[in-house]
Amino acid sequence: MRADPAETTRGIRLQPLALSPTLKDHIHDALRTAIMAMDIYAEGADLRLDERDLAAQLGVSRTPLREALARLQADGFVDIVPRRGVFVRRKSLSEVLEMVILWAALESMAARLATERASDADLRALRDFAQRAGAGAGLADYSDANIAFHQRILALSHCTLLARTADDMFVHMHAVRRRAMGEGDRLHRSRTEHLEIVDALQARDAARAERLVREHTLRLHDHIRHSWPDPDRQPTHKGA
Amino acid sequence: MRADPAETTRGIRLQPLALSPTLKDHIHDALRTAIMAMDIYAEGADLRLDERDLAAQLGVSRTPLREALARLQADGFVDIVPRRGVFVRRKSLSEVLEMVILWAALESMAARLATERASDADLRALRDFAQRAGAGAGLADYSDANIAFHQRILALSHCTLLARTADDMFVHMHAVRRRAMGEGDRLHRSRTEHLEIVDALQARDAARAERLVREHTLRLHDHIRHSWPDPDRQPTHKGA
DNA sequence: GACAGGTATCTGGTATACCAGATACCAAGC
DNA sequence: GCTTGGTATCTGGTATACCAGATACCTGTC
Repeated sequence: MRADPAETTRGIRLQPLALSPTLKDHIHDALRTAIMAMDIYAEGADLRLDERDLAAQLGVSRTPLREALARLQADGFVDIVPRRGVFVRRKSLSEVLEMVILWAALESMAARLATERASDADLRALRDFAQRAGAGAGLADYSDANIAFHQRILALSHCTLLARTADDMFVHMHAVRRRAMGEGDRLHRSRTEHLEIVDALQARDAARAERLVREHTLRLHDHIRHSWPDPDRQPTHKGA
Repeated sequence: MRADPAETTRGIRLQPLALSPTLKDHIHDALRTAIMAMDIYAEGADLRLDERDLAAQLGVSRTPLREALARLQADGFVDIVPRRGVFVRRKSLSEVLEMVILWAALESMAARLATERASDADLRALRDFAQRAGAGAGLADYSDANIAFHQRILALSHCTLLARTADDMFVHMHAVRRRAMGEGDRLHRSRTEHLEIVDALQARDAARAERLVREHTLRLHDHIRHSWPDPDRQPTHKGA
């Protein structure tokens, strides 16, 4: 047992600077961000990612890049086809709908937990947030605020696994939202429903909170199903 | 546009034999299986995995092995610490409890969907299965049959994302069950509750099915919380 | 004898070279 | 002119070599 260095040092005290030193992680983040920024649903979008090209752009070798790509594949962002290429994966309508169902499952449970675990102060803050939201107007603003509201509920469940699982899914939704969400009508109703959810949470009514969250999210499910632009276009790697 | 090869071939018709040719996938499976077989909660268990050693054992180079390890890290099975080593990750009590909560969230939603989507024949088969279960006696048999029952419900939701997410979690639970599950008492009550769940599904009662599944799974949650052997042992890589 | 500093060595991180399957193009034969 | 087989080339898959941080051990000094 060695004495802790901090105890033997006299006049200076430093943080352990825990930035991830591995390229793999940085590359993973960079690629995920880049993919989210791509308009992968555009007509002639090239979904192809060239390993050597990416490595050259990032200034790294292929090895850490490939580990990042492997992780993106596990995350469901890309398909890696041996001797064919790496392709950004487009979500089909059914996949998006399933994500929303997953979302509803996670968040309705989170709402249930939040009625037991969230503090009164947290719920008041949530109410404030829900009332302020939507003031920004723009669609992107609305979408961001909307997701932020739901993430707050997830956080109030104090179940990090629920929140993390939902976060992974929100990232996927982000790429889709410009394609699937677009009605201004939903904005106002959404805000009303958010406030009703907060009502249920503050009333500590687990069953009602769960139900309202579920119904709210499943309404998005139906909305997407009906407004999905090009029905049943299941993208492949080929071309058509 | 080239004609489909199958149309031009006359007398013979072959399956496209789609076995994954990549070592990475095989290694990933092999390691996951090996980790699940390990008794990672034993006292002096060496959680250390040596890349070079594993590569030698598997007869492959480090490169595909590392990609598999990166994926296992993303899956939450191992921690990779730069210049320190790869360590099998032990789940803490709170992590296990959160997994059970996630499970409850997923499966209660699945039950709800199943009341709408499952066929009568499927539900009859599920009832048969629930009635046969437990006959095998052994704890491992019970645990396997128990998980199989729940996986069937997930499958009946016809939401593959729900089922897949739950599957990932069941794999983690597998490593834990010998440590957390062990009461024979729960066996009989469990079987009764399973049959009640099937009742609700066959009655197409979404609310009741959802509630029964949730309560059933959260009972396991409480059971684990109370029977967890060594409270609050948060394993680290060091030693203690 | 206890401790600081040096150093051998072990580990994962990265870069590079080479391999093999898959395509697409092209030319020879029908 | 169409088909068919060969082949150049592109792509990811794999193996290997080397790099740098982290440990643990050893040794010289106080």
